Formats: sequence, C-alpha cells, structure tokens
Amino acid sequence: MYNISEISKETGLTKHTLRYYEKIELLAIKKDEKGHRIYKQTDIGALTFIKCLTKTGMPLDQIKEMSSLALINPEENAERILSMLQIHKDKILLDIKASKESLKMIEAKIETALKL
Amino acid sequence: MYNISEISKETGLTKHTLRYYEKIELLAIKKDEKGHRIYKQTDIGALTFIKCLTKTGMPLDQIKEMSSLALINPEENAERILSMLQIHKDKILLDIKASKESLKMIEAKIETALKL
DNA sequence: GTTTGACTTAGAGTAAACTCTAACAGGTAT
DNA sequence: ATACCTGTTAGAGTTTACTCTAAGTCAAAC
Repeated sequence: MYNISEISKETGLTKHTLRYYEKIELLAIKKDEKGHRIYKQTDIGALTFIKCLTKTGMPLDQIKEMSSLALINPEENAERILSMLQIHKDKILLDIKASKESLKMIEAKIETALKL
Repeated sequence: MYNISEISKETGLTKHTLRYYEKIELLAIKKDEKGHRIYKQTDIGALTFIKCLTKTGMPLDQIKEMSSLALINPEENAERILSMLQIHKDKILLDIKASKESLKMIEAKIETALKL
C-alpha cells in the first residue's frame, strides 16, 4: 500500500496528474478513513501501462475506453480490447517508420551543411 | 509558382495552417498585386522540412528560431543550426528507442491476453 | 500551541498547434 | 447581374493533457 507521494515518485507522474487521471475516471483508487488515496501494487502496473500508451500517442479517452471495457466485462470485451491494442501497436510501428524517414531527411540536411 | 490551394494539396498542410505559419513568422511568402500568396518551389522544400521537424516533435518556436538564424546570417549561424539539428536527431533516436520499449510492453500485454 | 507539511477538493488557468468564423474582395460562369 | 468560387484579414474558439490555486483538514514537530 502506498500514498500519492510514493506513487508519484514510483511512476514519475505528478500528484496533480494522478488526481487528474482519477477525475477523468481513467482509474479508481480507494481512500482511507481520512479520505487519503491508498494505491496498491497493481495500480503501479496499470499506471505504468497507461504511461506507455500515452507516450506512444494513445489519447486518454481511448485508454479510458479500454480500461472501462476491461473493468466492466473482461471476458466479453477481451476481443475488442485486443483489437484496440493491436491497432495501436501497428500505429507505433508506422510511427517508428516515419521517424526513421524524418531522421534520414535531417541527416541529409546536416550532411549538406544546409540552409533551411 | 503556386497558390495556397496547390501548396496545401502538395504539402498536406491546410490553408489555415499555411497562413498560421506565416502569422507566427515561421516563413515569409510574397504576395501578388491582389494580395494573394505566391509560393515558390523552394517553399515546398522548406515546408516539407518543417513538417518533418514538427512530426518528430520539434516545437514550432524552435523551428522558427532555426529558420531565423538561417535567414539572418547563414554562415555565422551554421554551427548553431547544425548543433540544433544534431540534438534533435539524437532526440529522435531516443524516441524510437522508447517506442520500441513501449511496443514490447504492449506486445507482452497482447500475449498474456490481458487485463488492464 | 502553533507552525509545518502531508493530504483533500473544486475549479480556474496554461501551452501548443491549430481550426474556425465573419466579413469582405475579385474573377469566372450562367 | 447574380451566384459561386477563389482568395484575403483579424481575431475568437478548440483540443489535449495537464498544472496550478485557494481553501480547507489533520497529525506530527518544536
């Protein structure tokens, strides 16, 4: 069990961001009798995965959609979730390809000592 | 010589965006006697390069800084510009690396048939 | 016993990069 | 000549993902 400061350190997300994710219902965190958030080990896993999705350009509302599907009915929605992840995976592959192309262009610019 | 519609089609940037880039002084385009923009072949090159920089996450104000340096005094600023491009290139390489890591994580999630 | 520093909330503000609107002008098509 | 399509402008609005502020609670430290 961890408090918000520990989770912030652990995940690299600010306390503000952690509360914001809850506000937009990306995840739900239990509170203790004082109303303070108590995070579990599994929350760290979820947040780490969320980070990995956002970093690669998945919008928060799509992440939210996926996590809702997983929470409401994992079995029935498994196919849907898998397909969303698959689509995102393909998108990342395309992004990497595009980045490599851009890289080539920039390297060429550097080579020819340039003029923008 | 091209008008804004042709350049929009050519570069994939909307007419709105093309005017916006001029407003923030990212580039300067000549006008004809009616006040309509006339783009040259070199503008296509510049816009293509700008696109490649934005796509890879360089902020517009940094692109603006580079293009100003190149316009004002290419010789004196060549070193500075090259170093900015070099830094950006390294950033892209790191981004690609990070994307590949995220990819692995997502693939692992897909494999284990998941639960977000 | 009060100051310090953790936590809480609702809601306002920010930054980047567009994106759109309204209002107008000039040229071609019917 | 009137509708339509192109272009123009200044400036307002949008989206995403935070980021911050103000006002408050509670417990420990000095």
